[in-house]
This record gives sequence, structure tokens and C-alpha cells, in this order.
Amino acid sequence: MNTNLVLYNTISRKKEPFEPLHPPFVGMYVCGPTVYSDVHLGNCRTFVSFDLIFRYLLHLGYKVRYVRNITDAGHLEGDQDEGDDKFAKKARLEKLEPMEIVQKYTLGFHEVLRLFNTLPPSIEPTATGHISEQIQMIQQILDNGYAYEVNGSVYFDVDKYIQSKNYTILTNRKLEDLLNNTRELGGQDEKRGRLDFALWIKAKPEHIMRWPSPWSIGFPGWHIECSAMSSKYLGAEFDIHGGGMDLAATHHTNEIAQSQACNHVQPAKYWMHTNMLTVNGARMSKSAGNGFLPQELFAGTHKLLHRGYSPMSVRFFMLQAHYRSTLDFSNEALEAAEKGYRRLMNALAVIPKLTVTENGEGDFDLSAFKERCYAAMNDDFNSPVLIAELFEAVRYINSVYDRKAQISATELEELKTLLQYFVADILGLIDDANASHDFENAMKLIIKLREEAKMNKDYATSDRIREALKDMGIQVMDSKDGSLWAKN
RNA sequence: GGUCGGAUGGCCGAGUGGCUAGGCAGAGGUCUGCAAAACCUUUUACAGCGGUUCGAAUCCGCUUCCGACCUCCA
Repeated sequence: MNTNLVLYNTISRKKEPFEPLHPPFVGMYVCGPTVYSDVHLGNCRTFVSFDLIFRYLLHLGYKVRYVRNITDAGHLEGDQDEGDDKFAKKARLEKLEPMEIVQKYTLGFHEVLRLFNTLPPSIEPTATGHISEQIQMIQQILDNGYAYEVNGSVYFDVDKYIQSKNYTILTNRKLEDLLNNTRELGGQDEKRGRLDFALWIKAKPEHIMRWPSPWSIGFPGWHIECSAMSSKYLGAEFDIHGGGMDLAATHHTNEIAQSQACNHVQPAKYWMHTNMLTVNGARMSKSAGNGFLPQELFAGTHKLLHRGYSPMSVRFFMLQAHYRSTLDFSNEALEAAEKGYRRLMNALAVIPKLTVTENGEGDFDLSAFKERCYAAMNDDFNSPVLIAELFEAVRYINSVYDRKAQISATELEELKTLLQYFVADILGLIDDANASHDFENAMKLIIKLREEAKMNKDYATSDRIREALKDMGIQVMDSKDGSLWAKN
């Protein structure tokens, strides 16, 4: 398979040609959510970004195994390896079983991603479903001499690791800076080195979620699940590992160390990191309390919003920025995106009504258009540039509809195919104003009645119909060839 | 404090040495019973200072401001 795809690799800090280890197969692992609360919009951006990447790789013909985990255990609340398990804490608050929390928020997560029209991953493994794999991996790391046990807990030995390996390969940080700037935290007495992190944690009596292990009854550290599950389903070495940029410094750095210590190989060839969604320039995050829930956005109930925006408008909004840039959230930006999205969708809706010229040539260089679209996506999945190209096609389609430009039948077919590829298959944009057939038929009747009224110069009636529809959020647009309608 | 990244027109947001990004908003026009949509034309730009170059939004240096990570986070 020969594609011209290049992608930015965090490890090398530059764009590299994409060459899978075992073409046409591609293994991609993306760090999924911790399901102890609702996902916020910033989380969604990452999954929409990787959905774009997944879709484009599929479009190029790769056989992609996309693994995205669900973290449902072992994720600690508070400072390093101290405090309660997030699920146990939340369970106490809500008087629920930990697995009830997990179920509730997993279902919510899936529903939100469905609304954003993301494709489901190939495998969605859970941490609790892979305790034995994690224990095995910890044992191997112990056997290889890169971890030590203290009082039933197991810690990764960073000092040992840095003797032969580059611990800060992902972030390029200086070790002494890391050491100097790591805060002195309580409960560090069990660790030998300040940078050491927990692989297995002995459960305190109050911990609800606990599993037996060779070292103690306890639970796994946060980082080990991704290492264990990625190697189980994708092998010790695979192609792409992704996640939010905030995970690079700690989580992914430790993942690399664990995998190296266990399997002696760098787990992923390409590390991809998506940038943050910001609100007034500051990162949206759970702890900062500036998170938007998708539901608040769709319904417009968030206090910073004037009104609601549809999931597809928001997806379009996200795709209008490159995945490695921060994206700032505001009413104005959302409104502009929504209008642009509607413009794109309305142009697609007009395609079946286009008149083709008998044997003329079109006024639009389709092969150049196609090339530019692929060039945009091949350049590190540059969806904003792709969208800019699509609007050139939108202008052309509208011009043909206005009889100001021409298109031949074969060109029309080609254009339809390309738009299906780039808008629906790759960008994952569908028209969320699409109504049911019954509704379409009823609208046809209303539009027909209104046109009859217009023919009779009964403008009072035609205006009344148009105004009434407008109040319902349906806009009627007249032209020489009849009337079109569109939902706002 | 350390490390890294950023500053683009009214707003969002691409672009990395010479070539109109794009969307939204604004202005004018075409079309039209009116309206809307659409199409055409069009205004506003590269944080500041210095340097390299025939030529810099783009490369280099300094300054200012902002953000991220270093602590659970996509």
C-alpha cells in the first residue's frame, strides 16, 4: 500500500511518513475515559480527533484494529498513589456499587460519542476485565528487575530504568529538572526514588475494589492497564498510540517505561497527541470546574451559552481546527461553525436537483479538487484545510444550481463520490436536520400548496405559510425552479 | 521556578521564505411579488523591536503577553 500520509510523531517532534509495521494492518491504541463521571466536551474532542484519524486510515484501505480502553478501576483520587480509588469514593457519595458507577458513565459515554457520530473502536477493553494480564505484566517487570515490592505494593524503579533507557523520551525533559520539581508528597516513604510510580497498590481496609495478587489484596496502578491491554490486543510493538496532550508527560511516559521494562521494546512507533479544548483561553478540565457537558451544549443549558448547538455542528466546529492546535470555545465561534455546517449540508442537499449539461465540460477542475482534498488529509490529517477545499465545491454546486456554472453527468457522479468520501466517510459529518420520510412527504405537500397560492398571486396565504414554518425553525427559499426548505 | 508551546483581520481558524486559505460577521451588487437562500464584488492581518535575505506572517535574536505540563485530568 502506497499512501503519502505523513503524521506528527511526538517522539521525534516532527512529521514522519506513515509506514505501518505490518501493512495493510494498523494497530492503534487510544487512552479512553475514566468512567467515574460524565465526559466533558474536552474529552469528546480527543475522541472526535481520533475518530477522524481512524476513519481516514480506513478510507485509505488499512485494516485498522482500534483499541480504546475504559478505565474502570485503579485510578486514584488525589495525590500520587495516595487516597481513595475514584470509583469507591464516587460509589460512597452516590450510595452505589462501584460497578454501577462504571455502568452508568460508560453508557453515558457511548451515547455521547454516538451523537457525535464516532465509529466504535474495534475493541474496548476494561481495566477490571484485565486484572490478571496486569498482574502478569507487573510480575515480568519485577522479574526483569525494574520494580520492587514494599509492604504488598509494587513500584516501578525509575532509577534503574534510566541507567539503560531514556525515561523522558516523549517530553524531552531533563531528569534533574523532573527530580527537582517533583513535589514532596506524603506516603512516599515506600518509594525508593522520587519518580517511582505504583504498579500495584495494597488495598486499605476501606477500599471496596480489590483483587488478589502475589503481593497483596489490592488494585493496579493507573498506568499499567494501558500497557497490559495494548500489548495483549496489538502486540508488544504496534503502530499508533494516542491520547490527549495532558497524558504525555506522566501517563504515556510511564507506559513506555513499563512496556520497555517488560518487553524490551518501544511499544508504539507513532505517538499522537491531541490538543486541549479551551474556554476563555484556559484548558477545560474536570478539576478546574470549567467543563461543559455535551448535554448542556446540545440543550443550551450551560450558563455561558446563549442557546443549544447540535452534535454535528459541534463536530464540525472541532474539525475546523487542527487536532494539534488548541481550540477555544465561545458562542460566537459555535454560531459561525453552525452556519458553515448548515451551508455545507444545504449544498449537499441541492445536488440531486442539479441539471447536467448534455455534452459540455464543467467549470470546476475535479481532479485538482480531489488531489487537494487528499493532500490536506495526508498532511497530518489537516481537516481545516480539507473543509476549506470543500467550500470551494459548495460554491460550485450552488453556482450550478443557479445556472451560473455547468456540470456534466460524469462529473456529477464523480463529485458525489468525492463528497461522500470526504464529508461523510472521513469527516463523519451527516445532516442532522434530516427528517423522516413522513415528514418529508408532509413538507412536500405544504410546499406544493404554497406554490399554488403563489401562482394565484395569493401572497397573503403563501406568506402566512412561510412565516408559520419559519416560527417552527423551517426556512423556505424560493427560486425560479420552485421552493426549497431547510431546517435551521 | 523549570520544560515546552503559542500570539494571524470584528470573531473562529489554516498557512512556514515570493502565489486570494476557509467559515462567520460587515459593505455593495445580481436575482426576486416580498423575504430568505444563493452567486458576484469588496473592507480589515500576521504582538513589539532588531537581524538574515533580492524578498519575511513564515528563518534568527531580544522583549512583552498568554497557555500547557511539572499534581487526578482527553
